[in-house]
Amino acid sequence: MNAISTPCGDQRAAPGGAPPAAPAADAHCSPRGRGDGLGAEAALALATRVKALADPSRLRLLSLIAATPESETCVCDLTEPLGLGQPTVSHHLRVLQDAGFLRREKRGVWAYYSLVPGALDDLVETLRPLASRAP
Amino acid sequence: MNAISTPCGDQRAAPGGAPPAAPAADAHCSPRGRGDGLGAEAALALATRVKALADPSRLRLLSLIAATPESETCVCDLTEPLGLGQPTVSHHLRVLQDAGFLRREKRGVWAYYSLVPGALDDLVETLRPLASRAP
DNA sequence: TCTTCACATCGACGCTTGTCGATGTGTCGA
DNA sequence: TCGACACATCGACAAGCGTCGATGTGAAGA
Repeated sequence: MNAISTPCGDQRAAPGGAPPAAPAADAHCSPRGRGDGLGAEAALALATRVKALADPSRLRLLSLIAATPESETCVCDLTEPLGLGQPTVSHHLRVLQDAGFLRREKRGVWAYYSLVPGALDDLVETLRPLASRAP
Repeated sequence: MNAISTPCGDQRAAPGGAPPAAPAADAHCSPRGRGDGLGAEAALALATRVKALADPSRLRLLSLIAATPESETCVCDLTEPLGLGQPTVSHHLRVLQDAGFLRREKRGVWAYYSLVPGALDDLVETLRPLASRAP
């Protein structure tokens, strides 16, 4: 609905002609366009997973669960060190579970949360190609 | 201001006594408390950096810049493939710059953004200890 | 059967964030 | 000196998100 036209969409008519030390000297706004990098869908999917980690409470939750001997913890062990209410902790655990980082197992009255083994490593490997791929 | 008391703060008086196959059988709510895992400040600092990546537009920006031969791009090359307005792209670039992922260099009229070499790798290495440290 | 407990879900509230149009700033050619 | 251009900043708006208290759900002991 808002397809505004970018200033570089037309022929380049900048005052400088071409920037002094541009990488591609005479092809400043090279029309390589879309196709490089992440697509819109891939970026959205990746951002959804990253967003699940973009909260200090959730990072601490993962850290607390990872620090447990068997890497599994019940909810009542997590509310106190975080200083948050039980509904809030339950909400964060659900976000992490929906993002694929945690697994829930109900035993009796308690619910045990444990790390999904390769989930965080998988995210890290997806993120790494964004680092500089310079020669 | 809201230090609510968690249910496990007192002596355990649950119906099951101890869960069937709990990791620590008789020390369910072991008072190891705070000290493990990330501290509140470390979690906040890490979440701030992760939050800068938790947006599809910013992930695509990083991807586009990384895909450039010299890993540096001017703003006018980024608005069109993202389909966003110039102020919005400028805002996202600033967020990535403030988080330490991008560097800005002004040459003439143009502003060139380039990846900060070890920034993303550093984040990845900070994130990795959260993965399962099981033996 | 009734009570108690651990946990999930539901609304609600306030703050943050992504996006936009409008405008300001600095540079360069005419 | 003036105009055109690239980019940054500002103010505003809607949507999303984190947090809470209140309530629902299922399991286990009395």
